[in-house]
Amino acid sequence: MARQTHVQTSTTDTRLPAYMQLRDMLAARVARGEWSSETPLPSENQLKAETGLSVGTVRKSMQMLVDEGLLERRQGSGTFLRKRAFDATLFRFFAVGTDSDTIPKSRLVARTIAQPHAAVASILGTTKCIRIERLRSHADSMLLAEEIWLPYDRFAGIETMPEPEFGPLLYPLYLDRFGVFIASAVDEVSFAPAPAVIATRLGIATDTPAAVIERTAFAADGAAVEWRIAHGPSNRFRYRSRLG
Amino acid sequence: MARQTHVQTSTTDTRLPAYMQLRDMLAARVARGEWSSETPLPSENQLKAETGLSVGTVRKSMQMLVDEGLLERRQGSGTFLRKRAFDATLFRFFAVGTDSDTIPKSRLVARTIAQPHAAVASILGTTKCIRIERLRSHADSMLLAEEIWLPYDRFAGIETMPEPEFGPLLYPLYLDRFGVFIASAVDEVSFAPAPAVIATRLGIATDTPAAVIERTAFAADGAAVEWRIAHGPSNRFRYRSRLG
DNA sequence: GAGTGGTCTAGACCACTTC
DNA sequence: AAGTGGTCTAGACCACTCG
Repeated sequence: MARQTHVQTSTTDTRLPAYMQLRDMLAARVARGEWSSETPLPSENQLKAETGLSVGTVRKSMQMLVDEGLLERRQGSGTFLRKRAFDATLFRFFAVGTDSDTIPKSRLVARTIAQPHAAVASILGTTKCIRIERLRSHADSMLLAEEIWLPYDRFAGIETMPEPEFGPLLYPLYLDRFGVFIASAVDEVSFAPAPAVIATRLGIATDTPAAVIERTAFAADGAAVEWRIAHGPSNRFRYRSRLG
Repeated sequence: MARQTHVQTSTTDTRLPAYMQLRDMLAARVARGEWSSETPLPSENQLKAETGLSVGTVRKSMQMLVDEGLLERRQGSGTFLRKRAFDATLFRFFAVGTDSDTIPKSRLVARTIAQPHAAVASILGTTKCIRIERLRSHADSMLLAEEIWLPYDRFAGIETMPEPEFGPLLYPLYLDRFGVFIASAVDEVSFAPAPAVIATRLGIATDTPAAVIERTAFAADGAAVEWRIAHGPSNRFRYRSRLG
């Protein structure tokens, strides 16, 4: 059928259903930065014309991306990127007390090109990585000392970007500058004595138990694209998670 | 339209879209125990005939319940209840070490009808509650001491059920015996000294820091139907969570 | 072979937003 | 008024399961 020749993109697709091919194509174009969060994506009718598919099939593709949190549809006006929500979604924790939605301040401490431990290298699928250290605070109290590992091939250049260009959140930066959309993540929370360096940074006594969050974050295609470990003082620690 | 008169159920529905009305009706019939996990639900064509809706609309209703984790569709054979997966989904934590999918053993310690604190009463929307204490262990080591609060009107009788009828998991029991399907939950993980009673049960020193999980669980209609607080020794604690 | 869900079409009418 | 997404229809053909 003529369908695939329209929908197909250079790197993707095999004998997947049309709506999946279209989903992938749209996700790729989003990642490529083709639309900002204010310019609407092509309408259903435009995509129908572009792809030769029917409206229902086009709808299904777009709805998938809505369900994944990438897009947002507004009746009467169009379909848009969704900058806001997905970082709120992935940053809906570290509520100090009951207060939840305030974003902690970030300060970069170090950025180097380095080789991670075997376990991390295996998760990210490479030994050439960028290592970022970062401190997060809220209302003058230290919340978290983070160590972040990124595969060099996806994030080359982030190690020399001027600090002011980093916002308080990394995931929007990943998308804007590197076309990497974080679609999901797995967190593991545990408690362990903090190593000396980290205890110092957090302003707590060495070997005081600290909260530990290990996170692996995944791109839309399922590839692990970030690993981080964060330590925080256990007394002000609160991790919130929605299940189901 | 004739549509609503077919779809409508005694307690539900107003001017919602037909597919939502049908979703609610199916969810209600599932909760009422109308089908086991081996008998298929009515097929798309049967529901089309029953409701007077078109296949596409019926599909949409069923797909919603699949997305919510209640149903499972098998091409060629039918649509079925999904006992298995949702408790695995909600019990994907407390992995000791890297081992994740083993279910801890449960022992009931106490069950009473009682009045919860104001905060819990407000969450559950009632002051007449059932309080359950429960200990969970794995491979001879204590994992968790739980205190569970349930609204009496939904769970009347659970306080006198013979212990053997409780499995290691409560959520399947809620569904089987009380028609309450846990659709989602919010967990909060923190870290605090354990109260004396709990420290004793866990076999740790009083005032030793312990991991604390507070959970509010919600039925499919969004009502909070369970609140629990669990304490565990912090050294063997590991909480895993999938985001996005 | 009959029945199931999976994909897809080519429309329709509606509610809403924007100009 | 024109364009958008939201709902819904009445079909089609396919892949799969089961007896």
